[in-house]
This record gives sequence, C-alpha cells and structure tokens, in this order.
Amino acid sequence: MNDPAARSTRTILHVDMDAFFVSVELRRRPELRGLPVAVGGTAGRGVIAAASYEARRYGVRSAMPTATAQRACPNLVLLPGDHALYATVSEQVRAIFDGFTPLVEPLALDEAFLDVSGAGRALGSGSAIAAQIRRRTADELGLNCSIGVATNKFLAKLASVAAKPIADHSGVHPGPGVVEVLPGAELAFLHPLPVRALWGVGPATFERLSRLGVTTVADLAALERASLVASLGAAAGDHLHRLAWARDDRPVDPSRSLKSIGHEETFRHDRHTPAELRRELVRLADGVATRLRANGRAAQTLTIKVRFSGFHTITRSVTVASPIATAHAIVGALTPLLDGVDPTPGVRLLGVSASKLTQAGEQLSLNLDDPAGEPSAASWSQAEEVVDAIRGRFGSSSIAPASALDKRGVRVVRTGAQQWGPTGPPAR
DNA sequence: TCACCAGTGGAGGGTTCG
DNA sequence: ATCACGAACCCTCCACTG
Repeated sequence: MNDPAARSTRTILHVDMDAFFVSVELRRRPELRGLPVAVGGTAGRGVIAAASYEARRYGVRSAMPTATAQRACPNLVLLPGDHALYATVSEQVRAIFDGFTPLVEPLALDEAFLDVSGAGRALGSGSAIAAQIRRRTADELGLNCSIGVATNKFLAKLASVAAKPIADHSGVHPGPGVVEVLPGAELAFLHPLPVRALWGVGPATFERLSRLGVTTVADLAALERASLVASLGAAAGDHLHRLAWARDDRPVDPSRSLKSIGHEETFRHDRHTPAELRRELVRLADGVATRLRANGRAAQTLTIKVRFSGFHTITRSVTVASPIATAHAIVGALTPLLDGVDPTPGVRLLGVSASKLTQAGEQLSLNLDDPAGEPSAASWSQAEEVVDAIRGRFGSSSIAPASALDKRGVRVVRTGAQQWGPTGPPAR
C-alpha cells in the first residue's frame, strides 16, 4: 500500500456484448440462429444497427445503409428493432456488473467500463473476474460478451476488440473472449496497431495523420507532440500523443450526467413547406419536452438542426433566460429560428435538441396572470404534466399536440421511439 | 477616445463514437 | 450513386465586459 507503483496501477475492464441487439432478438426467435440476421431500418433511408456474425461474413456491418447490406447479403433477415427491450436487458447486464464493483461506467446499452482495482482479494485477478462475468451473462441471460483487461480505459477497450469473434468469407471464428494487456506489456500491444484503431481517430483525423506519414501507433508515438498539436489542435493533439504512449489516467466515472436531450428524424419524403416543417417541429419538441420532464430536467439552450436534400446541414440555436421543459415553450423559442429557414429546396431531416440542462423544480412563475389572456408558463407546465400522466397510463401514442396532427386528426408520424431510419416502405 | 488584452459565453460548424 | 439517430466534445469566430 505504501508502494506508489502499486497504488497507481489500476485494473480496468471493458465489457462489450457481442452483436447485442441481434443476440437479444435471437433469444425469442431461436429459429433464426445460424442465419444472417440484422437489426436496422428498412431499405430506402435506413441503416443497419447490429448484425449477427453470420451476416458479417457477407460484409454486413453496423451503420451500413440497409440497401447496401441487402445487396451484399440477399438472404439477410432484417428485424425492425425494439429499443425498449434492449434497454431492459441492458439493465439486467448492468446488475451483473454491479455485483463485482460499484465503479461501473456505461458507454452504451451494450458496453461498459469497470474499475475492479479494489476487488482483488475477494474476487481474484482482472482476468478471473472477466471470466466470471462472461459465465454469468451467458448462463443467466443467454448473451455472450467480450472483455478487455488492462491498466487503463483505452487499452481495455482495444483489448476487448481483440477478444471478439471474427467473421469473414471463410466463416465465423470464435475469439478468445478475454484479452488482458499485462502491466509492462502496454507498448508491445499498442504500437503495432493501425492508428485508425485509436479512440478519437476517425476518417478526418486519419486523413491528417496520413499526410504526416503516420500509419501505425508506433509512427504516432515517434512524432513530436508539438507537430501533432499543430496539425490536430491542442486538445486532440495532446490527447493522441498521450494515448500513443499508453498514457490514459481518465477515471471510470459511474456518475456521468446527461448533458443534452434531442430528437431528430429523417423523413421518408422531403418536406418543402414551412407548414409541414412546423408540424414536425411541434412533434419533435413534444418528444424532447417529455423526456426532459421524465428526467426532471429543464433546458436553457434549444437547437434546431436542418438537413437539406443535398445533405448540407445547418444548426440554429438560442439560449433563453430561464430554463424550460414544455413543448409549448420549446416551440416558442425555436419558431423564430425555423422561420429563418427556407424549406423550398427540400428538407430531409429536422432535429430538436435541448442543452444547458438544469434540475427542474424550483423555477418560479412570475407572470401567473397574463393581461393578454394567454395561458401562463405555469399552466402549460401543469397541462403537459397531465399529458405525461395520460401517456404513462394509456401509452405514448394516446395523446399528442393538436398541431402535430394532420387534417383528419390522425397523428402524422411516430413518437420518436428509436428507429434506424424512416418507417414504412422505401421511398421512390 | 483609442487600442489592446484576457476572460467568458453564445452561436455555428465539425468530428467521433456506438 | 445517396447514409439513422443520439450524444459528447472540440474549434473558431464574435460580442461583451472590465
């Protein structure tokens, strides 16, 4: 305990569920086991969210346009996805993690970091704990996972990639399941990897690094920190330089709080009129406001995002004096911004997002009686809380803003439950 | 009054990740 | 050759403050 090296050596696990969404679906559709299966949006404007390893044999990958995936794999079984179910199963996985350490940082529904440095005596080494976790997710939930063990977060993440099964044209090859990077072996593991494998090196950064002659992590490590900073900026340059030398002291943070809440939607057919956009705005704002209230938050900054048919994308934002959490107030704040957008060239996507979040609750209403006879902010707030209660009892589609309805009073579009592209048949 | 400086925060664009 | 959605973070420009 008085050895500084021992005190500073951590044991971090990165746990990544294998083909999570698909694996959850296969539990209730066992007849599909062994087939190429994917969860994702329908062809047209949808993308793949997860692919079984059999589908990956054909080159199907997540984020791939569904149309492309179906060309690559004509027999692909495409499932629409059930985000609520995945969230429920994710909580069950989480409960297993919690049995090993209180230091669990979820990254996504299917991924988490665990700091098990303190668990040593009772539960065994990092790789022993990893083996126990794998056994329990398989036995109790019927789900496989791959786990990386290392002395910091980003090496653990890279190790979990190395632990994964591999699917290529020759077949599906099981992975080791657990890969541990032992203390002292960090650079030997890290430096041969392609620089693209590093967290934070996407297409744009890779392009810039290529211009500097960097292909592997070893190349990156050989570069002067200053030239990296000059090329990539202070934050990214410094960060990557540290990673190249396996330096990463970011703690596993179990209490990261939400910083923004948003909804966006790509339309099956482009919108061309302000009236159409206005209707979508109301609907999206309703979804965002509902989630704000469900999380007990209110927002001060509101942003719209507009993607035109040519894919050019703009954002417009406004910061209001006091935090808001009703659809009415959000629409009020965003309407002037939307009015500044000309939809005639065609709009394929609209998004609404709320940031600068605060705890809702103690905002005082200073104008309970409005001389113009308009309902006050407080009464909108009460009205929308009633809406929350009705949805809680009768389902999310039981009630909607009148201005989000079409002329027949039919709800125009879905609530915004996660999809991976427009619903219904392909456009065109 | 002007020029400059440092700090802050808003706005807009962009990158990356899963 | 047509590409979702949700979120975090970064950079740059700019206005404002003192």
